[in-house]
Amino acid sequence: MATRSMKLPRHPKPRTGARPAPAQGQPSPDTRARILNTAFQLFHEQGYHATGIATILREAGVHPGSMYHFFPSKDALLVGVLEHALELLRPAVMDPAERRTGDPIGRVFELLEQYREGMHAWGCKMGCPIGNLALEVADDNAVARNLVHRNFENWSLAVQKWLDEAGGRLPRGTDRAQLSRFVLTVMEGGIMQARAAGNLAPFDDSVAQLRAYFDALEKLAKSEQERRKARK
Amino acid sequence: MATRSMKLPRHPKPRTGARPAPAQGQPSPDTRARILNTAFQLFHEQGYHATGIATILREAGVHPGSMYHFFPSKDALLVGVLEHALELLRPAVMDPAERRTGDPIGRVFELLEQYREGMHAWGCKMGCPIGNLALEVADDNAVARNLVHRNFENWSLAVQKWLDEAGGRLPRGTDRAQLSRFVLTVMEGGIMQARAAGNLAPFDDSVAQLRAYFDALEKLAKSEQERRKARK
DNA sequence: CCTCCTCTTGAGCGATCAGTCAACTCATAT
DNA sequence: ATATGAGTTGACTGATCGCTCAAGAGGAGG
Repeated sequence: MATRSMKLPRHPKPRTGARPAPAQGQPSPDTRARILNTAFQLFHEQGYHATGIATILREAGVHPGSMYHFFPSKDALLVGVLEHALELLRPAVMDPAERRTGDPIGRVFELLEQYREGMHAWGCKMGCPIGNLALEVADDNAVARNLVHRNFENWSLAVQKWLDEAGGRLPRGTDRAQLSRFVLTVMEGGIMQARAAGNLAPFDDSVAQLRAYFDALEKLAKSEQERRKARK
Repeated sequence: MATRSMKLPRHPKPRTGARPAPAQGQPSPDTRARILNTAFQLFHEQGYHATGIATILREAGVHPGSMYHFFPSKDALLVGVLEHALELLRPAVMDPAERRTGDPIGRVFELLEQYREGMHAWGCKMGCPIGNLALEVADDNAVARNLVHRNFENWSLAVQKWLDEAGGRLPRGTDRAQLSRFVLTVMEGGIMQARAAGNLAPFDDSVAQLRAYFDALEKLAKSEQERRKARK
């Protein structure tokens, strides 16, 4: 039973003000990407709930209907942003850290140094875009929560790969997956405290402790190896 | 030049619906506390921006004018909540951990265990109320940011006191202030990942790594002491 | 009794919120 | 040439946002 005649024109006025026709209706192929980039940036700067759709639209130069064509809701936009972040993670975060040094354990701390530089550049504001969303939306959007989780997983998986490459420099039996997650823990916890403090000291302190932990692990691995050598 | 006659009655109607006079106008001395408790809980459950004033008022059974009598703005309410949290921290968090064990280093891990139990009870939701606010409001409310910072400081200061009590069990020259902040780092980072994962594994992993670090430190301190003893 | 003063009441404000929709453009397919 | 459908336009909606304020309640001090 189709409800015909339900829809009647809501804009019966033909067009009162003549307008210079600013390139109407032509699809710009990067609209979706522009929305995604703008939303990602604004969510990072202001948080999810504090960012209104109107702001995203203004900054991206997009009209509401256009955005809702690609993302049927604000939550869907959030999901899109997190998927976008998932794709961005390797080229924008892990690859630069790898380019800094070939030393596998060195890469872990270059990665942290990268975040430090980001924090410094923004005056200890904003922090980690994924971490922020983790705490803000994890409870009420299951899909988004899972995507945050996958972002974290990919992050620590990349770190784990470096740890695996470090081979004998870590003690035998080291749970490298657990250790890689621990690196993420230290990064996020350090950034949180640095934001609250308004300076990088808590972050630097956290990294220093992690460094001490790694030094202890490497030392332990060394003495392990020497003991093995001596037994021969 | 006083603008007299500016104000005219906005509610000229005397009272249309007779109502059973539910104790009107009488000041209940705990109104402020009720607002604070309700707001603290709602900010914890939903976040700051996601919580509307109307919800706080409804849950606390308070009228807007009453709330704005004590807190002139939502931001001021946030500041009040964070001051409230500052007072709550010792009796509600640190004291219970101290009651669990007398062992100073054991207390550190009992504290973490407490947070673990909280997370478990809430199904890995909500997380740390202060940590959540740290990431959500640190950038745009300087007073709130500083109060978050002071909450963190008090937390790690209490941990530091325990570490100081541990005395010789930690290596000489250990930066106990830095180490205490590192414990907070691990707690917050672990909780963040547990929320994203929807289970406690990442938190447990983080604590396990911290435990390994402490074990290494204690072992180092022991060998230090034995070396000193042998030199005698 | 009256005057303060703190606190409460609750309708109401303008602004903004996320979201809607009929009309439109235009490249492509037929 | 016509039809199709993806993408765009922008005025619009109802709900909710944080917040206001004149009026009143009731205790304290005179």
